[in-house]
Amino acid sequence: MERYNFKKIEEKWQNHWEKEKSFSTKIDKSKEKFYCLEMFPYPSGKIHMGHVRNYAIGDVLARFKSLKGYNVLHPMGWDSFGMPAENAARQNNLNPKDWTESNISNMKSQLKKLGLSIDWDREISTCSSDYYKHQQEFFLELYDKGLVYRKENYVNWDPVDETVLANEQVIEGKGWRSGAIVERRKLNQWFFNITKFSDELLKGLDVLDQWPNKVKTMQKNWIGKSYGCEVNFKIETDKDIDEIKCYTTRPDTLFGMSFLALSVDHPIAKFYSEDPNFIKFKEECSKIGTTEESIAVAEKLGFKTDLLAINPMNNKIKVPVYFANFVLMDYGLGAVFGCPAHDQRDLDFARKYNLKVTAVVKPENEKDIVIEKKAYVDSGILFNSDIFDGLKVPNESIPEIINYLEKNKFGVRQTNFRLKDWGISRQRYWGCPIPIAYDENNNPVKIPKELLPIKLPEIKKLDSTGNPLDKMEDWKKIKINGKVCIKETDTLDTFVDSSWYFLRFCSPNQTTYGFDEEEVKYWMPVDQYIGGVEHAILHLLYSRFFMHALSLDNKNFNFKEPFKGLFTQGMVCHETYKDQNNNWVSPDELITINGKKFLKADKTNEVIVGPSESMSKSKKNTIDPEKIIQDYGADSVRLFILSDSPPEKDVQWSDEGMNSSFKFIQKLWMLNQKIFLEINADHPKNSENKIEIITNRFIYDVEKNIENFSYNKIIANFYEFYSAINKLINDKIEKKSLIENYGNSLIAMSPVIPHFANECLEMLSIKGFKSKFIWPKINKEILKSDKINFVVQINGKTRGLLKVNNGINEKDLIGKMREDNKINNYIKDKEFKKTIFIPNRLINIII
RNA sequence: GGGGCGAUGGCGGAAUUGGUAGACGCGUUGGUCUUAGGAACCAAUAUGGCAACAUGUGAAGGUUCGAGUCCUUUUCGCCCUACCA
Repeated sequence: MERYNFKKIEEKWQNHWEKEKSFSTKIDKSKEKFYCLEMFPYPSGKIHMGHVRNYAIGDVLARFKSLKGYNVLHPMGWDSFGMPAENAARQNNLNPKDWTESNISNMKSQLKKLGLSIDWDREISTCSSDYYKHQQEFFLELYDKGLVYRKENYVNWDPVDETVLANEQVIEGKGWRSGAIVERRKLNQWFFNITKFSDELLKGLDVLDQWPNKVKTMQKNWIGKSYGCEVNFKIETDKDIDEIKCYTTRPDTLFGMSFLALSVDHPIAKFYSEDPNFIKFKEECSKIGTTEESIAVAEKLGFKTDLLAINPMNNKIKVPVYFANFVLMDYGLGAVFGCPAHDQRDLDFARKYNLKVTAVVKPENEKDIVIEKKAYVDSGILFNSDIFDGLKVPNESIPEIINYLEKNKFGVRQTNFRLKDWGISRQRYWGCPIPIAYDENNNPVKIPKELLPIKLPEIKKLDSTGNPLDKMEDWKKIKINGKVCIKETDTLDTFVDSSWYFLRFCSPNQTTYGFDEEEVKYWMPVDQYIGGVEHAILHLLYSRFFMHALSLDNKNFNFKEPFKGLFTQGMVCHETYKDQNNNWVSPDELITINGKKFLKADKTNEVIVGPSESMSKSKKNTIDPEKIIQDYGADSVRLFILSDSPPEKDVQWSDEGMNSSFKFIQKLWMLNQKIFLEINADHPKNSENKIEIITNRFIYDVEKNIENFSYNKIIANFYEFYSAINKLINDKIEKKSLIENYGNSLIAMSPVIPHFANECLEMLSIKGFKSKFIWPKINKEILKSDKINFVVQINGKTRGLLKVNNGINEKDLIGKMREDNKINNYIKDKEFKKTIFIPNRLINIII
């Protein structure tokens, strides 16, 4: 028998799919649509195992839905703007465009080798002006809707590279590349007004019943809605300060207030800007902010002012006002009142500066409460609070006190969000230019639509420092309404690119607008979105925001949730290895001798095997998919990457596992050969329907498991099916039944191992197998005709199994029990006190 | 500090959602074939025991005819987030 030549066969089918455009899609209103989308990759150069897993999961679903008769949209594109291109270009002296394009072409050919059912006619790349032209139009559209504005904001500034760094590029207060100490600098930045939709983005989550709760919770926390009130504190001072407003969720603890604390960036700080002690304090605060992120709880520090704040609940109580390092300017109002007894931070602060600690909440049924090192934050009863004593905390106390504050004009009810507006300016070259220019007075002017796209200027090589666009004097000039203006040199955050790409896939060639309304109406929303959990917050939230923004005042575009179903897959892990000198070692450099791992170069040096961790270049525990596909074939890789763990959990890569998947394909091939011998033998009809039972069971299980994302169980189904058929094949199965059932089971396998299944199906079609592209219907009657393993328990202990007919009743079953010697031994001569009978499953007899 | 998830053989993991605990794979052991095998095939594989049987899902209680699954308490681990007032 011939071995399965995966190279030849996989290439054959990949060429076939490409030539036939098997996966190209168009609107077909006679069919239900299914939009299956995996997060598009950043073209870093090569695909990695995470991609393989992500796209294998998506491909199984896309192929399955297509077999189920859906009109499936399954596109792919490139998230091709971003810093890695710029960095690579600087390092290797090339231009980001060439680098990116060559990576795309390489990765595209790698993806094709995986045999994905992708409509490549819809391929898009965000760095192409065909794409970002529309993004610039969207920017202007949002600008007109009042959702874009400019304000001064702090950024992480790397003084050596003369560039702005993202938070994750600041490592221990230093620039990740230059190592220079990062400064806080104020720059004018563009913002999207995402907070306008805070409430809607929060409420929208409730509708998303096909999203993991984990992700919804993360978004909820990120939006961070809180209910409280603004409290006005009158200030006693000789300075020109009347009052300070604080935001609080616990106005009911006002009677326990012992200080008021301000952020160093609070407007009041201007009265102290000359005070050398304040300047020193402010410097110290900023040091802690950037250099000691790793320390979980920085020490609470304060700078005492000469101000006194008057407690609105009792104007005889006057408390000191501090600037404090733990108060943030960009949350609430940048000012808080401190109630040490009932807030841990306030307590720490009070203990440090010897401030009064007055408890105003005590546990129910207690007379008093003593506060030492731990603040009391639980529910209880209000006391020491004048007329409010005895109220239940928090359900009665908070509304009552807010009412009182509002009535007396001491404050107003207020909800607050943690969510901040989305800063979209990036001081970089490799991104979408912002379609704004500045006139002679430096006022921003929209660049008219006719002048779009504002293309990135061609560039030979990048300087090592600064924003190249800023230095391109010719490019910067633009004539708007006859006047020369200077273009914005910031580019857009790449999260903007990925906030609408799923719309673009619906009509990738539309030139007049970012998408075609009809196409979007048909295809959107994405029915199943699949990707890593690392995008749980930002990318998904920004995309949701973008849909809200486009929907605003737009009758023709009115859906707000882009992703109906979301699935977040786990990571691919691998053992880590280190040599004797504690350097990471790649699995390629190892050789296994007697189960121990040695360096290939030096077989006397055993390496230290570390824990399995997610594959990363820095730990050198990556496996190159291209090589694996070359050695084992795409079907084997797909089979393995789906087999070991549920897709939402991490999976361990192992050579042994990969090898066994490869061997399994070979075994299936051998089985295929055997089956063809049986078909040719043309056996006569046989009354048993074992093959029908096995096949129907198999198809039923696979279908159920695909729909529940239990892909690892599908692979188990494959193995079970294989051994069942492999045994059964000796029973001389009738030709027609064999062709029919084997063909159907191949279809059920095809989403996972498409090349193999299609090859076998093609061979089978010569023998007369017809239905090629339809998911087989399950015959439920046949499933019912299968015998059932009935569990027999005596006094709750399992004492045996009876193979009985489906639907057997209690009386007949007890009869069967008496026929079984072993079981009968337990029940003969005994009186049944109680019988629990679960049809088709279990009987429990209490004696 | 806050939030979320989890704990099942030597390992990855199943368990129809309260009904045979350990599917399927890896590994291990034994066997067959082979010049040989790290190939292929067959068989065994939770623990103790020759067996009948007993025990067993991080720990301790509870509900139930019946608990990996539900409840209470507790320990440990992972992930996210972080001075959010």
